[in-house]
Amino acid sequence: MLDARYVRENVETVRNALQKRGYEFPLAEFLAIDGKRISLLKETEELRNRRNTVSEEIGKLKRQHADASSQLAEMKEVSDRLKELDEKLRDLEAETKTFLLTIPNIPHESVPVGRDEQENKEIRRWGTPRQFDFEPLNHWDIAEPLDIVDFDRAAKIAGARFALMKGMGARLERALMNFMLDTHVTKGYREIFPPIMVNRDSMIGTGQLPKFEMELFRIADPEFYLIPTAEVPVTNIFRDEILREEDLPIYYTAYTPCFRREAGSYGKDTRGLIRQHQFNKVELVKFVSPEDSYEELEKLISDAEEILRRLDLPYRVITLCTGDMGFSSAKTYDIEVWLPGQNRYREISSCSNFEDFQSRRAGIRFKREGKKGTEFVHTLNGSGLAIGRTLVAILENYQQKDGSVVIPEVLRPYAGTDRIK
RNA sequence: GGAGAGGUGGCCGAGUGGUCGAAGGCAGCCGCCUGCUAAGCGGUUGUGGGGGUAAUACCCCACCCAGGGUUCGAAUCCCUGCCUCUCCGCCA
Repeated sequence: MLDARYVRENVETVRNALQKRGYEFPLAEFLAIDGKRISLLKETEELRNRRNTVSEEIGKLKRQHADASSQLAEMKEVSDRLKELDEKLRDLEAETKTFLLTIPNIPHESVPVGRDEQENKEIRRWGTPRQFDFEPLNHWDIAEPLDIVDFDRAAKIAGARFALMKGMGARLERALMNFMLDTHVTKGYREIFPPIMVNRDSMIGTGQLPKFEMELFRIADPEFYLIPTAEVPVTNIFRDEILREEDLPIYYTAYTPCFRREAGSYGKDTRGLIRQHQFNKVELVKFVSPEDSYEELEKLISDAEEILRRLDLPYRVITLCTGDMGFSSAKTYDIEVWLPGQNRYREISSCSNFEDFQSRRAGIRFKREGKKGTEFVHTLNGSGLAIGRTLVAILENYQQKDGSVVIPEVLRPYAGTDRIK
């Protein structure tokens, strides 16, 4: 969420910045609502002031058993008027809030301007795609003969876009999760295992709601949402709290299942493990001082890359352009892993700096030693990594001519074997 | 699922509808004092919004789980929701 006052005082800057991401900011509408709200606020505050003063007088008079009927009459009127204004004010405040909640974040100045993924900028590559002396297969053509993934039965049990992992498939899923968590913990991230169903406020806090209801699974009766990423519960750990300066930075890592509706992606990645309604992911989340957040973003992406480097999987890093960034992000790097079966790089991690966009929504503040007032922390997060897609990358990059798959060196202690056959 | 108790400032905890942003204690900070990181004394210590200032100061409004309501006036009364705890039942 953007700061209402900042928007009010920097209308043009805000509008130009949002235009870069293809978002037309309804400027006049906002200023109208906001202006009305402010003037109404002043009016009600004056009335309340009057009410407080006179009520106090009435109290005094009553204690002296004096007559207060004229004051009482006036107050009756003031009170009625206040009730009216309060109602209007409440509506306007709700309207302003909703308005602000649906405005995306302002891109950082270092973000390339562009319309869509065509204009993302590659910034580095790591590793060399392996030369195959045979035609490399898609991961599902590797997995199904090995009987480690069963899509047909998953469809019977649940439906399309679900997978049933079996034997070494299941084991590899677990091995990756442990390997990733262990690696991050060594680097100073604290391990978290959060709730994977959350309330509405949490979803608003990180920016999934109110705008993207369509992308979430919701449980109806007691109302809960299934998390689309651990970012949601982990970032909301400090919702409505004030941290101390010395608490920062805070690094968390969490493994969770993630659930996404994938509405609007019909026809995309219909086969295989790439796009599922349920998938596993290890996430990295940071709470940092504003002045450090861009440096922290570089460290974050590097910690995510570390997983791929240790698995010896070739990848590249790209900066998302203004038109391709997520709603809440000020700057996002994607890591794309090389998939020989598709002969292209595919997203496996997304690392973003949200600056104070999420912390303002969620009320995550901190207090500087010796300074008055509070500031919003900056929040960041990134996948470290998407487990299903990492498994895909391993199958495709480590496949052998005989249909077996070699297990990457670092994973062998976790997997209990050096080869799936 | 059934029965009951409760949600107050960083923590503990009091609060008769008006003088309560809220007693008291602890912790913290600043002084004083005491020759040694103990005790004592005095002061001070929340958040958000609006106004004001060069910046402080200062003024106003709101906040005692949340949202409604009653009242001239609500931390205090009423309703709803959320959360916590205890007992019984059930259960991984």
